[in-house]
Amino acid sequence: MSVNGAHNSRYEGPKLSTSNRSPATYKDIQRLTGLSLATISKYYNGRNVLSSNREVIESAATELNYRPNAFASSLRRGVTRTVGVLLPSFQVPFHLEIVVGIEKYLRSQGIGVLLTSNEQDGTPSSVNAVELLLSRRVDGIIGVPALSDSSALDTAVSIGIPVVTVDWCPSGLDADSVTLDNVQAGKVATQHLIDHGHRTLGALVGEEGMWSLQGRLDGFLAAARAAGITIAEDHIQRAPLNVDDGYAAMMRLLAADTRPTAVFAGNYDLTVGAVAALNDSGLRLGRDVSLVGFDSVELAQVTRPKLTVYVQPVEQIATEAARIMNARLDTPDASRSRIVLELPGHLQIGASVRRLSD
Amino acid sequence: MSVNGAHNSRYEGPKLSTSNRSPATYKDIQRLTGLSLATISKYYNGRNVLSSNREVIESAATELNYRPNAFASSLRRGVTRTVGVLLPSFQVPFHLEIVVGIEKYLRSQGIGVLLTSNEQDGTPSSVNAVELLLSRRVDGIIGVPALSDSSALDTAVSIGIPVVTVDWCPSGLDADSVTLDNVQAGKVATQHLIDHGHRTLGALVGEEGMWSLQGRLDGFLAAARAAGITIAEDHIQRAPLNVDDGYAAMMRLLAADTRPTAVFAGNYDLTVGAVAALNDSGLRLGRDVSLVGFDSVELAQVTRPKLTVYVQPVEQIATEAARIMNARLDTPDASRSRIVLELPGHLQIGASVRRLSD
DNA sequence: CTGTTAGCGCGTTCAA
DNA sequence: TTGAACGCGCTAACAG
Repeated sequence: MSVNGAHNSRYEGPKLSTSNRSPATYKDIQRLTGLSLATISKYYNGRNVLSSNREVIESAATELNYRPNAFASSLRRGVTRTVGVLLPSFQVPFHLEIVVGIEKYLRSQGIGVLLTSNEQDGTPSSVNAVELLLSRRVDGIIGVPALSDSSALDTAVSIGIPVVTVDWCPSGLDADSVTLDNVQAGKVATQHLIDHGHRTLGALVGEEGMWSLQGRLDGFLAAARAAGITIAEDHIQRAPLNVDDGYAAMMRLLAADTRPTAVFAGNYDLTVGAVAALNDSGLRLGRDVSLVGFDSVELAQVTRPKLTVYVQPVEQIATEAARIMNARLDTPDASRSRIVLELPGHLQIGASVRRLSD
Repeated sequence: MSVNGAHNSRYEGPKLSTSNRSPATYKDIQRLTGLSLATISKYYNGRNVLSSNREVIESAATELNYRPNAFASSLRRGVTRTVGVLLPSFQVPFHLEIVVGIEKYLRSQGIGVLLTSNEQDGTPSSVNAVELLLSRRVDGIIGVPALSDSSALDTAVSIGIPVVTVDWCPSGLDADSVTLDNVQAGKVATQHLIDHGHRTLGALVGEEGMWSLQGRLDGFLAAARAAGITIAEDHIQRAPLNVDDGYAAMMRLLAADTRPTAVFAGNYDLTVGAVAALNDSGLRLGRDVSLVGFDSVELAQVTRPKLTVYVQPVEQIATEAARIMNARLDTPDASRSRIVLELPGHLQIGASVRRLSD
C-alpha cells in the first residue's frame, strides 16, 4: 500500500537500528547522581547549583543521552514555546521564504514552529488546521497570506493568544499585521512607467476585496492621477490570482480598443500569466508593450528581455512578524494596541520597460 | 525596536480582546456534569459512553469552549503525534509544495508538523534544529532535500525514531527515502534531445557527491551511450546548485570548442542560470541551442519559446513520504527493512528543443 | 458502563 | 543551596 504507485522500489539493508528505549528522564539522572529531582531541574533552568553537582549532572546527562522533555515542561509551565504558522490553501513561492524566515528567527529564541495549511480537504476525519494548533496549545499563531477564511483566525483571537498576520490582514480581525506597503508599491511601479514616457497605462489586479491588491491598484491610480493621466476603464483588469486568469486578463488588455503601451501586473501569478500572454500574442516584451511585474525575481532573469519587477522585502517581513510575535509572548500585555507594520519593497530594474520618446 | 525599519507604522484599535483565562480541562467538565474524569476521557477517546452522558459532556464542552490538551495526552501516552520536517539551508521552490503535501496528509491522520530549517545561523544561543525536534519528542522526522549535514539526521536515527528522507538520501543513513527516479529522468530528458536529431549534447549537473544530480547525469550518459553518442569532456559542466554558478557553467558550455546543439540542465537553479546565460550571449533558445530544463514549470511558461522541462511528481513524493512515515508510526516494527521509493516524473513539452534535420 | 487511583516528566513551592 | 512533596491535564489500570 505504501509502495503504491511506485515506479521502482527495492528493499535493502538489514534492520533499522533498534535503540528504542524510552528517553532518559530526571529520574535516570537522579539514579546516577544521587541528587534530588529539584536540583536537577534547577540545573536545567539556569539556577544556581554547586559546581561539583553541575559536573556530575552533565556527565550523567551525556552518558544517558538525556534531552529535556519539552512538553512535560510545557504542561507544568502552561506555555509551549511553540507558535503555529498557518498557510493559505494556495501556494505562492515566497511563502516558503516567509515561513523559513519566521522559523529561523523563532528558533533562535528557542521557539518551535508548528506548520499547518488551510487546505479544506474533503476528508471528514481531517482535523481543522486551527483546531490542531489550538489543541496543541501553541502560544500564538502567525497567519501567512492570504486567508480566504479569516474566521479560523477569529477563534484563535477569541481564545486570547496573540495573532499576527502577514501580507494581508482581514478587516475586522483584531491582530497585528506585517505587510508590504502596497500603495507605495503600486505608486513606485507605476511612476517608473510614467517616467519612461508612458501615458496609456494598464493594470492587472485581483478581484474586489483582495486587500493587498487593492492597495497596489490605489497606488497605481494615485500615480496616474498625479501625472494627469486618466485610465480607461477597460485598462484595469481584475482577475483571480492565478496564472490562467492572469493570462486571460492580459489578453483582454491587449485586445482593448486602444492597447496600453505599459502594464503593471500586481502579483506573481498575474505576472507569469501576463508574460505568457504577451509572448503568445506575438508581441514583444519591452518593445511593443512595457511591463512591470511583481515578486517574480527568478522569472525576471529568464524572460527576454529581463523583466522589471517590484520585489517585496520577504526576509524582512518574515523577521518582523516573528519579532512581533516574540515580543507578544515575552510580555503578554493584552492591553497593547494593534501593531500594523507596512514595509517598503524595491524596484528591480530589468529591460522590460521601454523609453517612449514621443 | 519591533518597529525598526518600518516605512510606515500606525497604532490603532482600542485593546486586544482579553479572554485570557486558561483553557478548560476535564475538571471543568466534571464540575458541570458530575461525571468522573475517566468517563470524560473515554468519551474523548471514542470509547463507549451512555448517550445521555455523551450529550451532557458535549454541551458542557461547548459551553466551556473545551479543547483537548494534546501534550498532556502526549505525556501520558508517550507519543506526540507530531513529526518534524527538516528543510535544508537553501531553498528550492518545490520544497514548499513538498512540505504542504506532507502536512496535508499527516493532518488528515491527526498528526502535526513541526517545521525546522537546517540553517546554521551563527547565533550561539540558537538551538540546533534537530535538537529542537528531539526535545519536543517528535515521533519521527522527515528530512526534505538536501542535507549537506546528514549527521543531524544520524542522531535522530540513533534515537530510534523513524526517519524518512525526501529527494535525496545520504549514503550510510539508515532511513527510508522517497526520491525521483533520477536515472530515468536523465534518460528521458536526454532521449528527447536525441529523438530530435541532436548528437552534440551538453549537460549541466551538480558537483560530485550530489546523489540526485549524479543519477540524472548517469541517465544522461546512458541514453547517449545507447544512441552511440560520445560526450566530450568539456560538455559536462559541474556547478554548485545555484543560479549564478549555473549561469557560469552554461557560459562555459557555450564557449566550448564545439558548442553543443542541445543541453540538459539537471536542476531548477541550473535551468534558470542556463536560460539567462543563453539570452545574455545573444543566442536564441530552441534555435541556436536546444534546452531541456528541470522542475521549472512556471519558468517554462515565460521563456520564449516555452521551455521543455522534466517535472518531478512533487505532490506524489510528498504524499508517499508522509504515508511511509505514518505507517512506521502505526506499526513501530523496527525490524522492517528500509523502504527506498523511486518515483517517475514526466517531460513537459515546450518548444525549446528544435528538430535537427541534418 | 462508570469511578477511583496512580503516574507520565517536569517545575515549584516550602523546609531544612 | 538542596530535598520532599505536590500538581499541571490526561490516560491506563483496576474495581465496582
